Amino acid sequence: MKSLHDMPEGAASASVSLDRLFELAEVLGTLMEHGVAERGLTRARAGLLWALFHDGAMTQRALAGQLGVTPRNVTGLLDALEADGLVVREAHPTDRRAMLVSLTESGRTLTDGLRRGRDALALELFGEMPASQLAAIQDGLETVLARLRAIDRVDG
Amino acid sequence: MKSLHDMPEGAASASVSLDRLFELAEVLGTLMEHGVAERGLTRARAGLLWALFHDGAMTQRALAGQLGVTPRNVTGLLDALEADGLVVREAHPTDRRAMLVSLTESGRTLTDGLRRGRDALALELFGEMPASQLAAIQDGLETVLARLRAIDRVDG
DNA sequence: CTACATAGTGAAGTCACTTCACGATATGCC
DNA sequence: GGCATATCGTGAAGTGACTTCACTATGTAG
Repeated sequence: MKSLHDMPEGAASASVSLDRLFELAEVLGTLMEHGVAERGLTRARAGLLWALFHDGAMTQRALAGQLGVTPRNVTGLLDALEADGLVVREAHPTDRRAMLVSLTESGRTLTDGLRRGRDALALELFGEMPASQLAAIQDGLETVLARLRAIDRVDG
Repeated sequence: MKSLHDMPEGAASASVSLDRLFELAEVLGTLMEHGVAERGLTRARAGLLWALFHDGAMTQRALAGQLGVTPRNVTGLLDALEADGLVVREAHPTDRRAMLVSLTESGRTLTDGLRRGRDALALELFGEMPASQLAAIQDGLETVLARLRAIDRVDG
């Protein structure tokens, strides 16, 4: 008799892989949440800092676009980050409606720490691994990611 | 000159892999959220249904443990699911303090649909892929997951 | 039978998010 | 210049997922 709901062999294997993927996503998310919480941040706030860290000063509208959330939400996140002194809102040089948001010194220090933490995690996960296996993983992830994005574009 | 913050070659490769992993986790999460929303559910509520689907009727306390949330939270999720007729709370046969939660017919139909959707996604992501590549991916995921869990147990 | 642990829930609060309405400014057009 | 219209940020109000704390009802061990 067959296990896993009587599906053909390949389908069962695919299902298992997807399960691993979900599990991985969850554990990874939790881990990141904890790491970020240790520095007094939440995921959403850290995401905003990360965007500024990578792409530099930006308008709130641009941040909203980058993060895929409403401008109103960005306002709220910034209120908290600014109160913590991690971020500053300055007048936009040419558009008086807009605010230019940038990291403070303290915000830059924090995001630098985040980057170091992420790099350390990358090494723990992928370090000391045969190059061939790393390549296979990278290739596999790339393939799956491509298919995933294809689905998103079709019915997302 | 070196790219990616002057890190050694292996570290940079590891970093890229981790980035892919995060990206994959995010896209996968969003996709699942949408799929679940189409059936009138949220992620948390779907997670609860999924637990019941897999492990059968359970006490609220047990559900809280399974989901890794507080019992109070389960109460709230169940209030919503019960209002939607997807779940029933019955008196526990031997413990009069406890509630036995189980799927209704409608709840079972819904979770069945979720399972089919998941299986379909698994096929879209991993179907029509050379067996060797699938095996490599599975192996890679397993390895990374093991390392991730090791970290979780140490400093989580 | 008393002491203590456990199951569920009300009350209150936090955080991420949304929509809608509004004031302030920019911009295109005549 | 002047007016319509789009855009930038924010107040108000609401939802969903969480939490902690306090409390009632019940089980259980000594």
